[in-house]
Amino acid sequence: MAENIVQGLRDEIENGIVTNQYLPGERLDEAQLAKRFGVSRTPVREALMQLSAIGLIEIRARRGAVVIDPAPHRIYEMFEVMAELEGMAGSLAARRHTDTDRVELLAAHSKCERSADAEDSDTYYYDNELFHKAIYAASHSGFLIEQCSALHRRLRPYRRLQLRVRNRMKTSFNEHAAIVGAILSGEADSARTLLRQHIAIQGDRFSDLVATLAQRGADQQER
Amino acid sequence: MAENIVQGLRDEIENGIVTNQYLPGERLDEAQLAKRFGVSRTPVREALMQLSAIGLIEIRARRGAVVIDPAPHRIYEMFEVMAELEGMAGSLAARRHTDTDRVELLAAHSKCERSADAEDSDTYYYDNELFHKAIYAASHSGFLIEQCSALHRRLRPYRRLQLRVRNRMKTSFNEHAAIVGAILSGEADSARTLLRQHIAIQGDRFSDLVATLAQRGADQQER
DNA sequence: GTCAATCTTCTTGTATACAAGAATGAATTC
DNA sequence: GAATTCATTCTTGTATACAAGAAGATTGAC
Repeated sequence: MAENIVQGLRDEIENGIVTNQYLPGERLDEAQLAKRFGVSRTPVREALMQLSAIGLIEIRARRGAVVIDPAPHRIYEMFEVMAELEGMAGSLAARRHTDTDRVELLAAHSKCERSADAEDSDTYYYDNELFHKAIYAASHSGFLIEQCSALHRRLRPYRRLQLRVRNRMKTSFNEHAAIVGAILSGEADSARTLLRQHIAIQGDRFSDLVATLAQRGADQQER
Repeated sequence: MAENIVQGLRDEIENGIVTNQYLPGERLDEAQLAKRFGVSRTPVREALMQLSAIGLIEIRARRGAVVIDPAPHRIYEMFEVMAELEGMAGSLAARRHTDTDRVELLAAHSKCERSADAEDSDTYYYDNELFHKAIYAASHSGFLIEQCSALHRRLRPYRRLQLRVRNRMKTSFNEHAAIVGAILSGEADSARTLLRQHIAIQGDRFSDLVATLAQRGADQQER
């Protein structure tokens, strides 16, 4: 939490939210957070406002900040948009990638292969992130890179859930292989479609997961 | 500037920026703004941070806030992304629009027709905004609506420049007509393509404009 | 006993005071 | 005369104090 206190606080609290340390619906008390991190309320407030801008918390006037509990369909919508943006990035990458981009993309792809083979979902999760970042970078659209990165980050907690699903890692890696092929051979439309599906699937999986949990919840209620 | 001081300040300063009252590169002094609006530095700081989050200004550590002067190619990139997102909205709207959506869309379209006929570019500018909002709404994707609205807002100052171009209003209206047709007849792909082009053209026009201005600048230099 | 109203307390919103770093200008030295 | 360094000043970043509104508890009335 060195250089910039506000940034540090923001990351810290954001982390707490995505790791469910602060639960959805929970109220975030400024004074409490300030005491906890050994700073005054001022930087805490600023950090909270930033989180509010990102959409992780909601600040209601004079009633404090609460952790947002996004409705499942909202998360699904976010995956839909992500799919579209990633498709766009893939399409641009196919047309614009340089030699450096190719090297980076292949390197990230190899890393994914290793972690997928090792069935190491934590490492795969990280390498997968690098892979997608490499595609963003190859699009050579600064604004698109920013938008994709922001959304990617925001969906992080939900994506993480999914690698636990059986065989998802291997399937994901195979999809990556097709995507790499399309991009490096300059097939823009194909790259777009493949990437769009690659992401959209995650939204579907998320919905399945929610449906399952909801069913379980209903079962519990019945007893 | 009633209810929420920070919100009011944000809007006020944002307005100042998009109307070139504060010029790109200009430094925004907290104390000065506080004095000007008759409040303390605290809410001014918070407003500035929000503007920074939107991307209108840049806050450099201990060196204050300056109005961002986005490079033309960055604005072009923003139009590219906007084109993609609007295309997506159009595609969803074609598949999901309700009777209410149809009524709203046609109403907005008629308004555009009237202001285009009247060659009233200020009114057209506003009606055009309603038209696009109607499409967003018809997509029935809350997150997409948010994203589109945010980007639309951010591109507002650059869009405004373009209606001055000869015949742009009439051309724009004709494009709208085709878009409405595609959406209401449920042709998702067509709606996507038409909308994408409709927006992309604005990016192109912007580039043309920049090129012209740059050329003029160069001519001035020569003298 | 329950409901409503008022008062108290707690939390947020704003102002101000204080600290620390960056920029600018002046002075000294080469 | 120019450049570099040091000091002063100005601005941002943080803390704290104060004000205002909301939530909750207590008391009184029905």
